[in-house]
Order: sequence, then C-alpha cells, then structure tokens
Amino acid sequence: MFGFRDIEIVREIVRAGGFRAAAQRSGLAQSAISTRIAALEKRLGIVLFDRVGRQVRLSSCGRRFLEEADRLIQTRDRIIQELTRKGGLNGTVRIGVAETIVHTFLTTMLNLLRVGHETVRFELSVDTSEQLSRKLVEDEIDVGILLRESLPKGAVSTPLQPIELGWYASSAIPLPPEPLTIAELAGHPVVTFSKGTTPFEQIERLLSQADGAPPVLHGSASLSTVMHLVADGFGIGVVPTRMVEAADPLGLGERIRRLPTRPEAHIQNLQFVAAYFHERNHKAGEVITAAAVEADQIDLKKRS
Amino acid sequence: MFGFRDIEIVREIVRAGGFRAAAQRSGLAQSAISTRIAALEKRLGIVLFDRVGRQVRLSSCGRRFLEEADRLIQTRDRIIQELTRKGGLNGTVRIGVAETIVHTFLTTMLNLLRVGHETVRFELSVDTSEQLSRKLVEDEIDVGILLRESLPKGAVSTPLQPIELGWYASSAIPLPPEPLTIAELAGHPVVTFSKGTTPFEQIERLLSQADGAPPVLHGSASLSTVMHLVADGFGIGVVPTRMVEAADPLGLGERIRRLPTRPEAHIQNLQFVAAYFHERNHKAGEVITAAAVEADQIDLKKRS
DNA sequence: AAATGCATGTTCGGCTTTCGCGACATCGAG
DNA sequence: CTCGATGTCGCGAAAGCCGAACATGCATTT
Repeated sequence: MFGFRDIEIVREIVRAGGFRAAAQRSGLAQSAISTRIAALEKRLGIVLFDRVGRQVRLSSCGRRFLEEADRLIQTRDRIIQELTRKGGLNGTVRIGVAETIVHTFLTTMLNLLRVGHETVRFELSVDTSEQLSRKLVEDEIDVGILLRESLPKGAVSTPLQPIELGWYASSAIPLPPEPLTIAELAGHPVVTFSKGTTPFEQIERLLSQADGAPPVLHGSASLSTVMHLVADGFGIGVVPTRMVEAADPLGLGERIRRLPTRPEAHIQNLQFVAAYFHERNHKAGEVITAAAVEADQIDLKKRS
Repeated sequence: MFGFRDIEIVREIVRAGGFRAAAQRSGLAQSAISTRIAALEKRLGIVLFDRVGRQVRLSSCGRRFLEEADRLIQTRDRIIQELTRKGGLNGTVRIGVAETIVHTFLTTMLNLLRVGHETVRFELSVDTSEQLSRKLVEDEIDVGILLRESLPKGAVSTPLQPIELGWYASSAIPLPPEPLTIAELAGHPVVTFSKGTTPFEQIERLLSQADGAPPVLHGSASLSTVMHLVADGFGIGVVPTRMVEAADPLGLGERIRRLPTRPEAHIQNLQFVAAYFHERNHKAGEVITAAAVEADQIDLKKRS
C-alpha cells in the first residue's frame, strides 16, 4: 500500500534531484524523506531508487511507479476542484421522466441542458409516474418529471403545461361525419395508458356509462406501443395530442388520425410537474426544472 | 485534501449502510468513522452524507465523490499489483535503436516481444549509435541496439549478426560489365551514413585513395533518405544490403541495384550489439536482447 | 398518547501509533 | 582525507483511535 503523501514525496525527489533537495523544497527534514522512502520500498517490496554513489536515481520500477501514481494525484486534485467548485452542476444528475415526456419535450430539454453543463452526465430513467415518485423518495433519481397526482409529499414541484389527451384511430378507417358519442367510442376496443393510471380509470368510468356490450379497454405501459396498436387498427386509443404531433409525420404520425368527439367524451388533461427534494437536490432540481419549463414552452410553440 | 483511507471509509459506509455497520466491518470504533467523516466534510467544505433520522445517506456531492474517488482506489490497487508482480516485464520499456535496425528486423523483434508482454508498453527512439550510447548512460533508454564501437563502458552487450554494406546505384543507370574500382566509384557523388560514423570515415579514406578530382561524399542521418537519393540518381550510395532486401520490392527496392565492386572497395561490416546496464535494467535487457537475437536470425533467414 | 427500548450518530478525554526533527553514523567520489 | 549525500536512533508532537457518555429518531408497548 501507499498513500498520496508517498507519491508526492517520490515526485519531489525526482524533481529536486535528491533526498536532501526534496526535503528542503517540501519543508521536511532529510531524514523524514529517507525514512519514508525506505518504508515505502519495504512495503512494496521493490526498489524505487538506485543509490549510486552520492546520488539517487529512479529505478526502472520507480519510474513506472511515478508514471502511474502521478496520475492518481492529478485525478485527486481534479476531483477536489470539481467537488468544491461553487455554483453550477457537476457529476451525474439522475433524471426520471414519464414516457409522455420522452415523446414531447425531453429532447429539447436535454439540448437546453447540454449547453452550459458540458461536464455533467445525465442519467435518464423512463418509468411510470408512480415509480418515479418512489424513486424520488428512495433517492434513486435526483429530479423527476411526473404526474402531479403522483407527487411525493415534501417535494418541491413546478407545474408544466397541461398535456391534452385525444381520441385517435387508424387513418385507414373512415372519418365519421359527426363527433362521436361515448357509446360509439365504447363500441371499439380502446387502448391507452396502463391500468392504474388516472386516464385509464377515467376512460373506464366513461365507457361504463355506455349501455350495451361491456367495453374493452387495454392498457399498455408503453405509449409507443399504444400508438402502434392504434395505427394498426387494433382499436382506438387515447394518447397525448402533443405526442402524436411530435411523432414522425411521415411515419406513425401519418397513420393515425384524431377522432372528433362530443364534449362529454373529453379526457382530462394530464398535469405534469418537475419535482425534487429541496434539502437533497435543490441545485440540480432548480436547473432541471428551469430547463423543463423552458423546453415545454418551446415544444408547445413548435406544435402550434 | 483527502486520503485513500477516507475513500475506503466512505465506500464502506455506503456498502454497510451506516456508520456503525461500517465500523464493525472495518474493525474500527464507530466514533472513529464519525470523526473521520466529520473531518473530511469539513476539509472539503461539502456535505457527504445527509443525516436523516437515524440513518445517513450519500448526498449528491457524496455520491459524486465516491463515484470518482472509488476509481482512485482501483487504480492504486492495479498499480500495486502490476508493480509487485514477479517475473516478466511491466510498465514501459524504452528501447533505442539505430536506423539500420528499423529497416531490418525491428518489426520482427517487436512482434516477438508482443506475445507474452501484452501489458508492456514499448517506447522506441531511433537515433545514431553515439546518441544511443549517451542515452543508455544517462538512463534515457533501458536497452539500446547500436554499433559495437559506440558501446558504453560497463554495459552488457550481445553481438548480433554482422550487417553487410554494399554499393548501390539507381536502376536507371546501366550496369557496368566489370566490378568497379575505387577510382570509378569515386567518379560519382557518394551518399551514405552521416559524417562521423565509421562507414563514412572508411569510405572517405577509400575514396581519397583515388587520384583525380576530389571525391564528393554526402552524409545523411536518415538511411531512408540515402536510399531515395540513390534511387533518384543523385549519386551512388553505401547502405546495408539487408536493408535494401527488406525494402518494398515494388517500390524503392526495385529502383536501386547493387553495384559489383572489386574487393578493395569492400566496406567493413557493421557490427551491432544489444546493450543494457545489468545493475539497472537486467530484466528488460535480457528479454529485449533475446528478442533481438532471435528476430535478427529470423530476418536473416528470410532474406536468404 | 405517552413511555420505553433499540439503534444510530456525535462529542469528549485519554491512549497508542505514526510521523517528523535533529544529531550522528555511514558511505562513495574526488 | 574531505565533502556531500543517505541511513539510523531517540525524543517530541500530532494524528488516529477507542470507549463511554450523550443526543436523537423510530417502533413497539403500555
């Protein structure tokens, strides 16, 4: 084993060209240097310096040692510098987002964050709002963008623009002449968010109002999958309108079409918030939140 | 500042999940852990652990610290392992070779060395034998392959196969019917090794025997340049035969041709040796020497 | 709801180990 | 032999550590 001090002293000996000179330059007694090196060589079981006449020279092993170990000191200094640098972010910031965010303004947000935080690594996790809430609490992520209803207690939150949900169907089926009623909607299989989510529950309540055959409601944890199912005519679906607008217009975006519906079939907007625990991550939280708010608005403007 | 011990303790706290558990696992009193962390946090001026209730959790900074600093320990362990590994070479071996070697068996030698020394970095320097000798003495290289006449005192040396020198001319000029005399050779500008080298001096002596116009003798520190000059018809030249044989047969090797000469125009062979200082680099020296001897023979066989 | 128990982190006095200093011994080169 | 360098030894200072007492938070009991 060896410590940082050992490296520093070896380096100083080489720079100064001898034990005595190194001692003087580092404010130590010569005997201290001698003892340290002797102990270090004994510990490692190798010879660091060749004592030839009245001078010492780095041995082959010594040169090797210094080459490598010198980097350790440099790394340590860099760590200290980065760690004690005031202001700004550093290190890894763990961001958790709901899938809707991925398909709306996440890219814009990351691009905003990238400028001015070149040295910061962002670690993304995509999950349901409930899971994101848990991860926030358990400190598995630093900042989360999730549904307001899942917001954990004590977290600082900033509301984002409401996300409108719309009914969609494959472009292959003919557009109805009149806005659809709940009963008409219930006549199709419906695909949307997972069971347990607010939209799912709301749609379930909505469809159960309709008489006749019991409605078929499928949930999927992946909104991409929902859109694909809708495009493939598996059923009609409820997805965020901004997500469809953001979809590749030559691909998926072209293959599904919004269904006009009567007002009573309207699904409540999704209300997302950027959230973090102030006492734990206020710095990263504020930065990410600001970026999210800005990206959200930029994205909204882009769609209009 | 912080030491390796600090990192180890922080890591142990995280692994064990608390100060107390970490203390137990590392054979320390719990108070020692507490004190160390407090001191470390004070020194760095940042909070490493969030004290929440009866448990501590890595703070944002703490996570960052551990992420980076943990690598320091890993690097240190790797250094120790490499440094204390018995037998074999490790680290960087600095090899100095004369240019002739570059164009004969150096590649073969390096390929031989590569197997069995995958982790060793070889650092090559190409220089004149005199400079190589100086570098050996001054410990700027570990092993040198240089002319025997430049061998420094006290170095262990192993002779390699003698390198034959030959007279060469551009393939563009017609081949003479009879072996050339010294006087005939002296009629052309001659290009060869640098001034100050043994071949240069010998050739100079040789040519001065001839009567008539004073001979023109050019020296070049780069044998490649010499060969190019000869190929371009700038003059005739003296270069190692093995070097010409090793030259790309479709390129330079095709554009120059050996001149038959009378025996008195024969230039003395170059005698190279692999050399090192035993007390300083016997391990690397033996390995490199063995590789050089073997590569030399392999290369010689290849040319025959 | 208050009391109790348990587990954890923090602080403080005293002890042990490590580290460095200074003086002297030792060694090699000139 | 002398000079300039490294190695060795005893002493003192500082750091590190231990153990105990103390404070706090959470869970269970009363």
